[in-house]
Amino acid sequence: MNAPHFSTKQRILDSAETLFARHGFAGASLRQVTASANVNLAAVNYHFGSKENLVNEVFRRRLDSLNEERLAALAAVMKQSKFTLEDVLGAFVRPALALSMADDGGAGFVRVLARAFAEHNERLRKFLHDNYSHVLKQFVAAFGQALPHLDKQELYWRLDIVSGALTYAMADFGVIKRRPGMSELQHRDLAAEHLIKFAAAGLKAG
Amino acid sequence: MNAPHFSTKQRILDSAETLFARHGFAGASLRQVTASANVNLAAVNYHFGSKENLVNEVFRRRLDSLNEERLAALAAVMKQSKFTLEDVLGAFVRPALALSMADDGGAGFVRVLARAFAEHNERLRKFLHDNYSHVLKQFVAAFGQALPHLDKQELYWRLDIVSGALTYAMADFGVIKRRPGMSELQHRDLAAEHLIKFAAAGLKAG
DNA sequence: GAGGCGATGGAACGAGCGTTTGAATTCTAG
DNA sequence: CTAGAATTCAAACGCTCGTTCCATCGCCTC
Repeated sequence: MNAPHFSTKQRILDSAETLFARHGFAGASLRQVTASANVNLAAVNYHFGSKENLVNEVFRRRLDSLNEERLAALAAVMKQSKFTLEDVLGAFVRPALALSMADDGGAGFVRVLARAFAEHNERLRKFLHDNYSHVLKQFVAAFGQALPHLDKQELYWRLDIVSGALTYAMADFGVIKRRPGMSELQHRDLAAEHLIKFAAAGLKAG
Repeated sequence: MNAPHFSTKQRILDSAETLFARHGFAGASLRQVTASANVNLAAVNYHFGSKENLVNEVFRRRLDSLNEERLAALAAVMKQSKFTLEDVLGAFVRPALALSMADDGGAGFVRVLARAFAEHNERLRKFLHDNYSHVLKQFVAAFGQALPHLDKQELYWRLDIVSGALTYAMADFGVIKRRPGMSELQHRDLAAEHLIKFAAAGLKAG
């Protein structure tokens, strides 16, 4: 199904991402993946070693760039002498929502991510923690500066809630129907706007 | 593993709930379920017809009582001549979080629910919509009364965000670690308190 | 053109899956 | 106590799963 001029590895990753999003890690078989990628079944084990490792690589490919973008956006924000809570929130939220709007399959990946959270998969959690906890740490520090009246424990609680709302929004769990005549992209932009406003108010709550 | 004095049907439902929560619908096999329930493999197809139908029954058992509780709580709130946003939020959130704290397996069920959302399962969504949309409708009306300055579209957006944060909190996706010496129940109570405060601020945001 | 090598191909492996079967057992009503 | 229904049981069905094997291909280097 995929254009044949991309490498076997890439086509496997693309198809895996799509099918994992649609049917879950257990629900999507390597036979489905390789068929959709127009690739031999054995190619997965040849290039990735195992299905489990394929799952990890699907994550790594997207998360590396996402977190680079987030850190770059955060660095830009913090270079200013004065920055607002909304600035920090934007640096955290916008790259994520941009990914969920990307037309290169990023939208599918976001659902994979949401699924991974829902699955409470310990192996995957460790993978995420090992590879990306430094990003979270920097944002916690930035949020702490923007919300100096909150103690650390309280801040953690609220950031956890923000993450939940963001994950939910990214994965398009919601029941809100897109207005006729509004593009998918406008819809998502609106979602980002609402989410940031909502989260800012919640974070500032007395 | 379950006490043998409950009916076969009940023990299957209990075990299925736990294992679906842990491994997903595709990931948990009927052999695992029946082994954990100390029941013969064929009992599932005898009592439920199929694995798919077992999934539905796992949902029905919990959601019927949850939504009854929510509606009762909402009715109690709206009987007052004056009720606050926090009251309505409480009627929506507390029964859900109580379920997620229940020591009868409700906690497991909440994860099953979160998983179902993440799986974007159309069959299941239809099932949920068909059986429980009237509950949502009543809450939308109540929130509308408590937030008269919000237009309907804006209200929908914000309630969607609340649902996301609630789902996330219920399923205990978060990374917040329970403080040593704090019981699971206290931890969840704290989560409910934080969530309601956060959501109220977000809903009221100018 | 020959040799080497990474990549691909088809076929098969054992294991586990959901479901079905039909006999054995337990329960229940007369 | 007994006949019949309801339930439980062990075993097997056909199928799909992830993985492995080895032959084959395409391409680069000598």
